[in-house]
Amino acid sequence: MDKIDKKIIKLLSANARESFANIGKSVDLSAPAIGKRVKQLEEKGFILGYSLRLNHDKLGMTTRAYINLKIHQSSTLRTAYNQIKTFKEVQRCDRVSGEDSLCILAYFKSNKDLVTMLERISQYGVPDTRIILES
Amino acid sequence: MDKIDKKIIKLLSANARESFANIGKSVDLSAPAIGKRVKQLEEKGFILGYSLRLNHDKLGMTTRAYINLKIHQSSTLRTAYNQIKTFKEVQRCDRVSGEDSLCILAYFKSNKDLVTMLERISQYGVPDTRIILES
DNA sequence: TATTTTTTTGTCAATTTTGTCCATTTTTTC
DNA sequence: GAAAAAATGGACAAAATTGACAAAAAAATA
Repeated sequence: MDKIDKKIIKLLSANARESFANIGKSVDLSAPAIGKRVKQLEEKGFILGYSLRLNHDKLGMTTRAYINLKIHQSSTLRTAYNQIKTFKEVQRCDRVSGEDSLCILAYFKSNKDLVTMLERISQYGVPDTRIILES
Repeated sequence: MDKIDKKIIKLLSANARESFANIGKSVDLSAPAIGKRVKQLEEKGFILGYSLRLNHDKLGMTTRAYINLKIHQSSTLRTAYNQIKTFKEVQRCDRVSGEDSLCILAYFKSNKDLVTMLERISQYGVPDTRIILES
């Protein structure tokens, strides 16, 4: 993990489909050298994968919300965490310090779907919802 | 935006470097057909870009936190939002409904850097911090 | 409704670009 | 200065892109 690897990660973060040859020009290395470094970054687990930045509004996911969940009984936290992570609307689900035990970020087609989700997770605890107005 | 486009987005979300030929096999189309569809998805703004999934722990960003910010005066919200979005540690910064006006997700090398950030944003409002324990 | 016209979307073949392998050379490291 | 690690350049394979054209879908016309 040297300076060049960091630069490669930065460039790939900006555009994960950038060619190794182009990245090479930026860091003054050949394409095969970049290929090998990227492979190593994958093998060593720095790079977990490649994904898309999407316009969720255009895709019809117009309701976005943070939901903090104060778990009823700490014994169910693990179950709640594992379950909620699998919901398709959930983008992130983090165990956090403080009174609220889980912080969930989820995207929905409509407020109706948000309500459905709130009802589903209420079995685990008390949700506190923040609608995202602008990102 | 038909069924095939949705499938393409799903496949590219899982692996943004998947070849068009392989995607084509999954949806029963030729590589050029996929290429054209992807280009359109970009041009029409559904796909905003391609990025990396990283192991931030391995990259030395071991402190992660959600910071809710209750802005002092609503007149400074816009400024705060625009400024905070530019901080390099900030992964997300969303305007949200409710008492807290901003919800920030940020990654840091250490707790010290988190504190530095908290001090910086205190000029705009009162921060309420939730440390991420597990993702 | 039937039929033309237009537009969109696809395929195929050819070309260009990109990725990867290998032998060799260069650079690091101890 | 020897051993190990990393880069290069050329050769080849794989992938992306282009252009010409055909088929299908949508729109317009009679």
